[in-house]
Amino acid sequence: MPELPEVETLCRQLRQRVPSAMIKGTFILDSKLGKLDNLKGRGIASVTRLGKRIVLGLDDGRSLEIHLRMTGRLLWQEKPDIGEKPQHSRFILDLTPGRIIIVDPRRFATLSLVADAAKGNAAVDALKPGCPEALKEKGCNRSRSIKSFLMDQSIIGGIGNIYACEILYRAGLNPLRRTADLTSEDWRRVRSAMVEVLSKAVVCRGTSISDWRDLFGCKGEYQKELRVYGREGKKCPHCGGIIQRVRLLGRGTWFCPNCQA
DNA sequence: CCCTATGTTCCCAA
DNA sequence: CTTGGGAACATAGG
Repeated sequence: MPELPEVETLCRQLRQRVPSAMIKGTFILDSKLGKLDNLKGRGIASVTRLGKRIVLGLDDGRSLEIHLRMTGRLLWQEKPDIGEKPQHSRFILDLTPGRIIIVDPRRFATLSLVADAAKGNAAVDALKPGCPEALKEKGCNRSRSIKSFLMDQSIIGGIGNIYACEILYRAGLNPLRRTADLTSEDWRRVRSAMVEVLSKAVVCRGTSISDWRDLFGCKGEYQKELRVYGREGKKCPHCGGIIQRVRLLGRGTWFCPNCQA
């Protein structure tokens, strides 16, 4: 479920609870997550977002990286004895001020302890994608679709299926357009739609279309702003045309054939 | 039973 | 080498 705005929301909320916290213990409830070194007594020094990953920096230089994949959630419990752990709890990080639980029905989420802080990540963050010409340069010799370009985490970090659809709607571009064919003006619109959609979605604390909840169990608000995602057969809010759905890269892809040429 | 699902990775064919 | 399709991972919901 989580794309950049959802992960960013979790990171911001973690930052208001977790700094100067000490790890009391870690409990892996699902062996699929693998094993973890003993982290008891380690402090949390920082919380950063790397694309869709949450990076908890420890006071010994190592980092605990969480990727929530499709259905992973983080839940904060201030007083663990009050909140019983919910169904599908997979991991508990017990801290001095409270605890963080990874809840994940589909069990795709991953957890890893990494030694090197800044690992080689060539991708730009989708909230700070650089200038339009820099994006154009990355796409100009490719025959791939603009949607797959936007969702390629090795090029741009953070965009998933919902926001890719919404960004392309607002940029007025058909998801199947080849990146090599895009003009400078097209790239300018892609860049500006990307930043506008994602920063608005961060302010809205994500899209609660099904089960996304923030660190404290609250829904986001961006589902009210969706123009095309999940709206097959409905009217385009701009031209009144009928929104179409196609399948691209194995994912549902919604767009307005009239507005997105 | 069918289909769908906010992610990633792997294999395969064009 | 590039690209997209499909399956896989595992579970819930329509």
